[in-house]
Amino acid sequence: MTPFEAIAEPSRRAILDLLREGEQPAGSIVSAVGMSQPGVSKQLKLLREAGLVSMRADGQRRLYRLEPGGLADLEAWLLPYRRFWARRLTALDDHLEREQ
Amino acid sequence: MTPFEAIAEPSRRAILDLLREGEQPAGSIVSAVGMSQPGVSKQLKLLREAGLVSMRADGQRRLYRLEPGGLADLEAWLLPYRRFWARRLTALDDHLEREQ
DNA sequence: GAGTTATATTTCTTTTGCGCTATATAATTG
DNA sequence: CAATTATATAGCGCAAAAGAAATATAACTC
Repeated sequence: MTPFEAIAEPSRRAILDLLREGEQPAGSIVSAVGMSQPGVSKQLKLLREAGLVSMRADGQRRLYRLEPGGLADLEAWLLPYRRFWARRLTALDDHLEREQ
Repeated sequence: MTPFEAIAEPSRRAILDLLREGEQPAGSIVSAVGMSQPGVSKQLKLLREAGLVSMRADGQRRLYRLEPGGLADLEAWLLPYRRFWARRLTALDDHLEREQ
């Protein structure tokens, strides 16, 4: 699963948002998002496959956290769009200036 | 369809990437991405519903272009993650400095 | 107005993905 | 070691989405 597909699903975005607060055991995530335990477990697996989160074992618990750089591909894809819009705004500014 | 879902599909990202070169008639998009004409038409409709592109008629042709700000929601969602990682890097820097 | 071009819509089949329940695994406690 | 807790996996039903073919619509040309 690509990061693009991973963030398409609201429940996965909710999990990621939650993990911004810091590392959390799977159980806390289940409590936070209103979803069944197996459902959360499945989404966590997909998020791991997408490289957006990582896991470590702590006894019987599994601690999940955001993977730094997991959204790098997404950021990289977005970059030229930011440039595109910046150019458009510049062009608009120029246009408005010429009209004055 | 949300922008998050819209960019999940590779063919739709290809269309968006293509439109960064400027406004294009539907036919050019069909030629560029290797997909059937109805398929492209369907994806263009979804991209419009997501607010990522807009269309104007020019005779019998339909000209599509990127909608500025269409990815704003996505950018807004990403913002706190950039802050999150910036903090992490700062914390790492601090740590390394203390070790010196 | 008949034929042609450009695009959209409909319809169908197939695949994918979500969320659930039930079950398995693995660590912990008594 | 039996019972409990934490998490993962398997299997299922269903809804959504993708891709293709066929058809419709609308504009243009002669």
